[in-house]
Formats: sequence, C-alpha cells, structure tokens
Amino acid sequence: MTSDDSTDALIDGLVRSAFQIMGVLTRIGAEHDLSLTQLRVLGIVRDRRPRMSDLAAFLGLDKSTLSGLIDRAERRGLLARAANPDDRRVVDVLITDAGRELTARLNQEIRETLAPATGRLDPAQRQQLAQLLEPVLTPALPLAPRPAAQP
Amino acid sequence: MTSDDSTDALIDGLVRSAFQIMGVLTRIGAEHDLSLTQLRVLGIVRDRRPRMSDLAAFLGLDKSTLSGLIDRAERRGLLARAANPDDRRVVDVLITDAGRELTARLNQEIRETLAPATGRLDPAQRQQLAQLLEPVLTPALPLAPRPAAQP
DNA sequence: TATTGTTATACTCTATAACTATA
DNA sequence: TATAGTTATAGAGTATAACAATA
Repeated sequence: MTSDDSTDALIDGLVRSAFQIMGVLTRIGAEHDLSLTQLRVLGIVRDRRPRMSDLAAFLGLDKSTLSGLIDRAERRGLLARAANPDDRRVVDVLITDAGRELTARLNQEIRETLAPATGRLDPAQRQQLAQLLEPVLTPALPLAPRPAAQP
Repeated sequence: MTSDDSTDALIDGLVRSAFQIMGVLTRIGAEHDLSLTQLRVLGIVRDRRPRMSDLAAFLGLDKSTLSGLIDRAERRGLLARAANPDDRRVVDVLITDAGRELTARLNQEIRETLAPATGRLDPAQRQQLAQLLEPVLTPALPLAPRPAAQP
C-alpha cells in the first residue's frame, strides 16, 4: 500500500495548515524584527535551558547556524549564554526577562490573529481537533534535567 | 474573553504540527536543492498558471523576491515564464515537465516520510482530522481563469 | 581522539528603492 | 498616473570547513 485517500487528504490539510500558521508566525515575527526561527527559539527557551548543541539538533540546524542566531538575539537582550557547571565545553541558552515579556506579547498576538480561524470550530470541536493532532505530533524538547543517556 | 483552554490547546497543537511539517518539507527540499518556498511554488504552480504578482501576493512575498525565486527555478528547468496574451505587462509562471516530475517524486517522499506520524491514526480518525482542519484553513489560490474583479 | 562551540566564507531568501515597459 | 516586473543592494539565515578549548 503506497497511498490511501484518508492519508492523502490529511497530509494535504496538514501541509496547508502548516503554511497558513507559518504565514501568521512570519508576519507577527517580522513586525517585531524576529525571524521564524528566532520566534521558535524564544518559544522553546521560554521554559527550558538547553545547551547549544541540543537546541541545534532539535531545530535541525547546524551548530554554526545556531551560533549566529543566538548572537543576534543576545545582542538584542532577548537571550543569554551561560556556562554549564558540569562540562566547561558546553554553553547553555537561557531567556532574559525582556525575552520572556516579548514572548508573552507575541503569543497573545498569535492567539488573536488565529482567533477568526479557530473560532470557526466550537469548543468541543477544537478540543477534538487538538486531541486528534496529538498522536501525529513529534514529542517536544524535554525540559531539564535531561534523562541519562543509554550506557 | 481573551482566551480559553480549548483554543490555547488547539493553537499549541497547530503550531507544533506546523513546525514538524515544515521540518519534513525543509529536509526533503534540501535533499533536492530546493528551499521551502520553491517547494511551495512548485506545489501551487503544478495545476495553475498564475501571474507573478498574484503568486507573490499569495505567498506573502515582495514581487522582487519572487523574481529571484523564479529565476533560480527557471535556470534549473523546473519553471518557465510566459507572456500573458491579455496584458503585455504581465508575466505568467508555469511548470515544466521536469518540474512536474520532480514535484510528483517529492510528494511521494513527503507521504512516505509522514507515514509513521499519520499512521498513528486509523483511517476514520484521519478522515475526521482532515474534516476538522478544513474550516480552519484559508482558501487556496483559485485556479485559472480568475474571477472578475469588483467594478 | 572525540565533542562543543565559534569563526570565516559563500549562497539563498528577503525587502527596499530605483528603474523600464505597458496600461 | 498607476500597475507589472526586473535589477541593484543589503541584511538575515543557512551549511561547510577550519579552528580552539575541553573531555
């Protein structure tokens, strides 16, 4: 079996939804001089303190790309680098108070912008949609402390 | 009412889903030296022949950005420009046979890559998810011929 | 030796501004 | 004048390769 109608229709909907969401995120980010990737980093680091390499791997970016990304966010006072006490090669990434405030404001804007779309479903349908989406989703970056590696 | 749980959970799921889908699309595109935007253009032009300005507007890009994008795809023989018979200022964008073949192959790869995720739902759930997504989605770029403008 | 992160370099994506051709 | 498209320019995002520090 290489394809079936239910899968094709679902993928089409997921892809269109993805471009729509990305469009909203891109526009709102741009209004605050933030790229999509920087927006995403803020959302991730909001309640985590990942090391550079883990963050790069989770984002699917080269570590050198992440260096530049964090540079620019750090220059703007949204993120900060910190030494990791356990391994002196490692650099942790953390959010600043300014970054946290900006992130909260952005999330509010995102909710408001998407409200006309999500509002076309009633609360029970919204809940059902979120539940159906759940099994399709990749797990998020785990919160610290990180699990022990396989021996 | 500024927020409710069902909306927040739905937006969280939609945003995570969007990043996941974009990750897959970005990776598959990169394996064929195509950016996310070029991938998207191929998907749109596959069964349409939009003018440059309409395509730029639909993608949310400046017309100058689209010029470069089409340049690069044209140099690779995936897309072509054509004069519009009704208005000599207008340039239409169309897909080549090579572009169509590549697009078909990419779509197949996307389906295969996403199969483990979509396969976590049974066919009835997939259908239901696609149906619940539908009202949330923005309408696609209309197929030619274009509707008459408002007088 | 292997891993973590940064720097140098090059290319794509993107927008702004200035331009040409057509309406 | 207004619209459609291109070109020139500049900044951000991205990967590859070479490097320094630490494990």
